[in-house]
Amino acid sequence: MTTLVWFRQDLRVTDNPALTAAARGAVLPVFILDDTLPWAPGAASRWWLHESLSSLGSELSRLGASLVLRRGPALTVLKSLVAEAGITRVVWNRLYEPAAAARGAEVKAALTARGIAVESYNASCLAEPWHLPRPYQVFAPFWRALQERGEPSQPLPPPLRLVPAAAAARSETLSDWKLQPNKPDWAEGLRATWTPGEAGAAARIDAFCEVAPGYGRARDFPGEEGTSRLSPHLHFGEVSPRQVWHAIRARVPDADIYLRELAWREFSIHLLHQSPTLPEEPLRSAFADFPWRRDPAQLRAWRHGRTGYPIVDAGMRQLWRTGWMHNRVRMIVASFLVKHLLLPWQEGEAWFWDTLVDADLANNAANWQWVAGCGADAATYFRIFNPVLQGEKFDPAGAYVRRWVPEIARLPNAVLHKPWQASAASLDEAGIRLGDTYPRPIVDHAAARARALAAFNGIRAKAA
DNA sequence: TGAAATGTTGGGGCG
DNA sequence: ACGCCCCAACATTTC
Repeated sequence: MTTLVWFRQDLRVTDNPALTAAARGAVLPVFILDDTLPWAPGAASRWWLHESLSSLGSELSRLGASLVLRRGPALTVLKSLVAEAGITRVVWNRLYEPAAAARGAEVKAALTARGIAVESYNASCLAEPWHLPRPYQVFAPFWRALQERGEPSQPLPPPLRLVPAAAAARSETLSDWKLQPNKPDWAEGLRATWTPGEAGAAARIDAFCEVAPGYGRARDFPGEEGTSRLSPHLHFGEVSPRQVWHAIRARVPDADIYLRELAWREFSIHLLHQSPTLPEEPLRSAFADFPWRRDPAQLRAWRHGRTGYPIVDAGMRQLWRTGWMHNRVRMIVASFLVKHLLLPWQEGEAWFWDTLVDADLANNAANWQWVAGCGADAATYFRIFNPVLQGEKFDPAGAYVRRWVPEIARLPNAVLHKPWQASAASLDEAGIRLGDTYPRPIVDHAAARARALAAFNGIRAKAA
């Protein structure tokens, strides 16, 4: 019997339940690129996907099977592969995004009707949505319910070897998919920052375990290497959450602060599962006709890190260059877009979707809604980050801003986060001409704050 | 996983 | 010595 393993967002051989279930007999591993689904991967994700598939292909070859690559709607592709290779059984690990889950259900029904054995597994949740007693809109009880299930089970070992399918199946080549940029090749910063693939993910866990005891403090300082940076590896399933959970538990004392963050990831997955329109519509309907502004010039300034607020610009440039942004700074730039600029959170969501290597539909949507105040357990509307104070508090020595906004690096710490308050002499000495070599603030903080409070007050009046 | 405004307290300078 | 004021420093309230 030959089993087709449909790889999706589980690009690993260790702790892969579908692969393990298939590995008792002959295996045909397949990845299908389906750009007909909504929210097709953005540019940064496509770069990562290329690298990750390349890595998975090597891993599978090493074990004795070769990865088949195909494009098209999953069901169409799977039907033809089943016919081509004499497949009698198809297995995969489940996804929870609305379109992907619907695709899985469609495939399951159609293949079952043709007499094919079909099985799906959980590979990317600590608890699948239907494992908890009820749906949650608030994180605290969600986290409690998750903990009450006890420790997750132990990860599965990788298969020792794989028996390849007797009948070969045609594969497309990765380079034909053109997932990577060429003209221009903007991926230099990504290559310099990341090692996509299962081995890279394992190395990242090892590196994080070294610094994880300091996580509770260090995670808030973007100039330090205090966070795990596991998000893209988790998104593509190069590592499973339970592998991370057990690695941290075994090696880090007092790991709960970090494990809680894994639970936030899970919380978002559950929210999207409950509310399929989460990426498009505000969860709280009072926000349906919120008076968002339209301002292409300011949106462009935000995207490219030219707002005149150093901590915001640093974050946006780190994102553009490396495909990733420190979480503390994500909150600052998101708050700035939504509150200071009053631009729709969907605009920020779309930009992050295209530029983040860890772009994940559930996490991206849930977190943007959280910042905008229209989501689950959302930040209250009057919580408006002051980009100057946030910079001074979390980047006091200026390491982060100086790295990503080099044109103001020579400013003294006292004004680094507010160049417009620097004296003429001090600007001169630092080689800065405000409005020329570095922008003046595109909005005044106090005025923008007052405007946001007024706009968000309208929501409160409506909800009451 | 805020910030700003407002209120309170207590030490110290000063007449 | 005493009352008065100033104002950090901290606490509370409000947005």
